[in-house]
Amino acid sequence: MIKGLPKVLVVDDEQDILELIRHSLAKEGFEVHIAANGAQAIEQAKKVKPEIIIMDVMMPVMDGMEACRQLKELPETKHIPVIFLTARSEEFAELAGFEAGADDYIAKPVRNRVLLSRVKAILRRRNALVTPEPEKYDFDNLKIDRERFVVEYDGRTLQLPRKEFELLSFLASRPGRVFSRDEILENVWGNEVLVVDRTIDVHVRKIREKLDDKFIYTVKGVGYKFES
Amino acid sequence: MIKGLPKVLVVDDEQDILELIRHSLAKEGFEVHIAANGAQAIEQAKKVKPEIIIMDVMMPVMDGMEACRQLKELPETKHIPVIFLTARSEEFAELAGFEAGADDYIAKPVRNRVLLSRVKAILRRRNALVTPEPEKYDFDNLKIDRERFVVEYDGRTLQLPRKEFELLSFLASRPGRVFSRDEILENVWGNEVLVVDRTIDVHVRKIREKLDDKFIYTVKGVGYKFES
DNA sequence: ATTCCTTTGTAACATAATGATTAAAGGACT
DNA sequence: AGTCCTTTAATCATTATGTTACAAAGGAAT
Repeated sequence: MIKGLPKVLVVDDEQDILELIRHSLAKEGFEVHIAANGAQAIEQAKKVKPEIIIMDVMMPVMDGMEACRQLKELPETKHIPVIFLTARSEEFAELAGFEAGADDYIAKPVRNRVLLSRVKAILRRRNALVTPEPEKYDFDNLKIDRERFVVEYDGRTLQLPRKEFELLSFLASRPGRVFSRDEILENVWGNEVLVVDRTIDVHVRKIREKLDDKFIYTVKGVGYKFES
Repeated sequence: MIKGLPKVLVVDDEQDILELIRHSLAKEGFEVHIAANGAQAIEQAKKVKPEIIIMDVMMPVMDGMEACRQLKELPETKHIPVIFLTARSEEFAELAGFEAGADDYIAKPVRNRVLLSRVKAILRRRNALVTPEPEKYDFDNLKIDRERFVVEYDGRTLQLPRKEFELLSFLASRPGRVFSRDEILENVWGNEVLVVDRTIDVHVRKIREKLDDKFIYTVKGVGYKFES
């Protein structure tokens, strides 16, 4: 359910603009790849399969328009939305950027806010059709309500801290199944795990405390499992 | 529901096209308002609250796309359907007009028949499908009246400022459900979000102040939720 | 059973993340 | 000009999260 960071490919020949955009997107939680011209962009696009491409129109070697055209022809990359950076907004219409297959454009100078919201808007539309996961797990005397972000245990309603909640909720998503600490880290903490796996133990401890040592069981040498 | 003549706002920088469309729509029984560019369009839209907007894509000052985007951001105008006029039909798909929030498009040259039937179709659809969004949320000692734009709390009637009202009202539309700040921004601020997410916190604070810290609860690390 | 070794539980602490709150700037509208 | 709304930024308090060290428990081999 938790997928990796969304990848963005940023293409611009001006080093400082590249850095600027890279930085602000990275801070927002994107995995940012870069290229300095159209040719590199195509190469990168094929390799990293970004969710979205942000590309300057004017570049040496191969300009953005031409690169976009080529990207829209390759089966592996034709579906990737492309946002153009242009000097002036009117320019874009004249430039026939849409003819080249671009999905949107942003006028320079690029304002972070605008860039981010535009990128997010496009990604949002793309992901709109993803199946939502079940929002409620229901056991004998324990309900886990992902929508309200609370668990109801033994009549009372508990507000677990996020990590504890996510951990419990993850284990409960496959009752009985044992998960190794690595699996847990990957699923609850996410792709870039920079946490010692014993951290899990501590969280488990806290959850057990709140749920009277029920529900989460240790399988020594293997991991943890949920059982009601 | 809609009383009086249905109002249409037509936006085009070319005077003769404007006149043409105005004439044929007026003959058909619409109250026609006009604007010559995106900026005027927004101004007019806010003032006359048309049932539908027909807008050229390419215009000086502010193009149709940008205008559409902005219209879809404003709470007063976001619900108004927008039809684009484009030079060629294929252009539209590429144009990402839908990204900007457009509801339909018509290829130029505009033929009266097509225009009329398209307009009528959209109006029909609206009237039929418009989510009968409850105009009133009613809780124990809190009523939210979207029609009058007021809340009644504890006997008294409060006039919350727009953003506070929209925020409260949005959270209350799904009581219990936790919304992340991003979700809130998307729904309350609109497609093109240009504010820092901490802005929400401040509005929440103000609402809480007025409602004695009831109703809006924080789920740390996740977001906010409404509960009565 | 005893010992040794590995794995897990627990508590205490340090640090990071997050939200509350306030003040103030800038805009829109009177 | 003045008011009110919206937004930002800065500070502060609180809680969440992660790490470590040591205790306890479990298992395997003798």
